Amino acid sequence: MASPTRTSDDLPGGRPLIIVPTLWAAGRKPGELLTEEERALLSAIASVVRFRKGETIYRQGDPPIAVFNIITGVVKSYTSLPNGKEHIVGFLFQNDLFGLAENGEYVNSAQAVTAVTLYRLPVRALEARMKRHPHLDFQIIAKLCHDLRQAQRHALLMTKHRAAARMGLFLEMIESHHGAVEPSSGEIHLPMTHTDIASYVGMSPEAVSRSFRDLAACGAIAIRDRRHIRIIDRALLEAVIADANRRKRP
Amino acid sequence: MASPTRTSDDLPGGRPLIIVPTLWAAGRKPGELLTEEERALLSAIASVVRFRKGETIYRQGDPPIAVFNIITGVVKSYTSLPNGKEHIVGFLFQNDLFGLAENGEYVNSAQAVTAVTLYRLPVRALEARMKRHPHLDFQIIAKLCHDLRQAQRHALLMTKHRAAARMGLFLEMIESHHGAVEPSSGEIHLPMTHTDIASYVGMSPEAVSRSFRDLAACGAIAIRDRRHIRIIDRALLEAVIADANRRKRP
DNA sequence: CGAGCATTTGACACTAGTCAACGAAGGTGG
DNA sequence: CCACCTTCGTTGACTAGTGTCAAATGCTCG
Repeated sequence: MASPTRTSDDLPGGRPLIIVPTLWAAGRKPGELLTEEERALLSAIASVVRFRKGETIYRQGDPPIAVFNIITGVVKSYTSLPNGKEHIVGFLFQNDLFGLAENGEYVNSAQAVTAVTLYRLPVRALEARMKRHPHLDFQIIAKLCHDLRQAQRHALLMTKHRAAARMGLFLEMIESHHGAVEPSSGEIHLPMTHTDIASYVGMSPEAVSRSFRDLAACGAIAIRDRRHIRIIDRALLEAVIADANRRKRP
Repeated sequence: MASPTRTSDDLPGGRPLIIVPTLWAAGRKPGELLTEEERALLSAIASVVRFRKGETIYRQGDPPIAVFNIITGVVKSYTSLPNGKEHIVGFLFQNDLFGLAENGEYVNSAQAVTAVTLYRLPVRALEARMKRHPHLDFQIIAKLCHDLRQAQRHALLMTKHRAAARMGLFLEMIESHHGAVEPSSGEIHLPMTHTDIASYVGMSPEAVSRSFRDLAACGAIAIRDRRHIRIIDRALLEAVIADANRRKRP
């Protein structure tokens, strides 16, 4: 009998995966993907680098020299379209790992949204280390698995036709990321510009602006400031996201 | 000094990754992610299962018993929204691996689009095998990496505001997957229904229909039949995708 | 051959993109 | 510390393009 074969090609949003659930039970604290031992292994090859707000960390097409891990700050990952426009693929926060390479080049560009401090892990050294310590792979798989889910949620967000619904989902995505939400106040912090948000959710900046205004007007959220928002009526927000209020009658 | 730490949480479309480029050089034929030895390892635990068109392979929320690898046929992966509607996350073709689990459940449902034949890999046995043969992880990582890219392209597709542009990108995505395109005729085969396509690209079935008609009318594609399409003028198709022809004058 | 679903077409409403202009904010340099 | 300037954000008016609804047709499978 033939045995399973895989090609390097696949199609729209395939989603494989595996093991992670079981492995997670293997004595790891939630919120910590690496054990002390594993972290020690990595710290030996890591250096700390800093970028100012707006600085480019690497550019799509560059040779993939290193992988990065965010200590503090926010990074955006984007692709430049032939149009000249850019599409933001994702925002990266504290503890996120980034620097995906394919076919010997970075597949996206990365730029600092705020001032950032990063661990820089040279790919060569990292590969060597991982060959000697294969269990590190499990963490990479878990990370990839999570990122894949995020990308799928991103696509799901885009199916919402109402601008307010997209913004609602966007807010929930940001909120679900600890570190982006102030634990005390319950406020959601949006370090990126509205233009960046627009690029991420696939709308015009104007629509982003109007959506925030409308969500505030209907009492779903409260806007303290350009980048501090709080969800007031979560049920209402869910209703908006669900495209519930389709027709309003006079 | 502190060493790199990672949490299990991340945010919108983070994209990590690593090693793959270098490892690919390690004596593998393109199109074959697994070596003979590795395939032998997996075949021992695999069984062959079949599903008819329309049958559900697993449902979102089910305990993840097994991972699947497609021998023949096409599968769609979808999530059921509170609306009752379903959003198709991706289509899976020959040699694709699927069955992603998170937190002890399948994250999506899977259904046969055509009659399918699959390898069924029980998760328990697979985990055991991978613990003993860690190099199998590299293949999983490569696969995940690819799927992540696909999901990102899916999100990119959604940023196109013109229906025809989305369909054009969709066609190219399908085309780029060998197995979906007949090598001889150059025709693209679309095994899924237009309604499924609509669910994937985030439009109404009516819009899908109109887009195909318009693309054919302007000479970019030729439609032989509901599910056989051929790209005639690729440059024109690219122009449509690029949102180039914004204003047409009389 | 018939029932049910998928697809197509038409008519209409409505939302978001676009353009344009104003106002606000953050950063720079004096 | 202040003034300037560039970028970002907001608002209004207008239009184009889809979603939605409804109905006719075609296809598939039993």
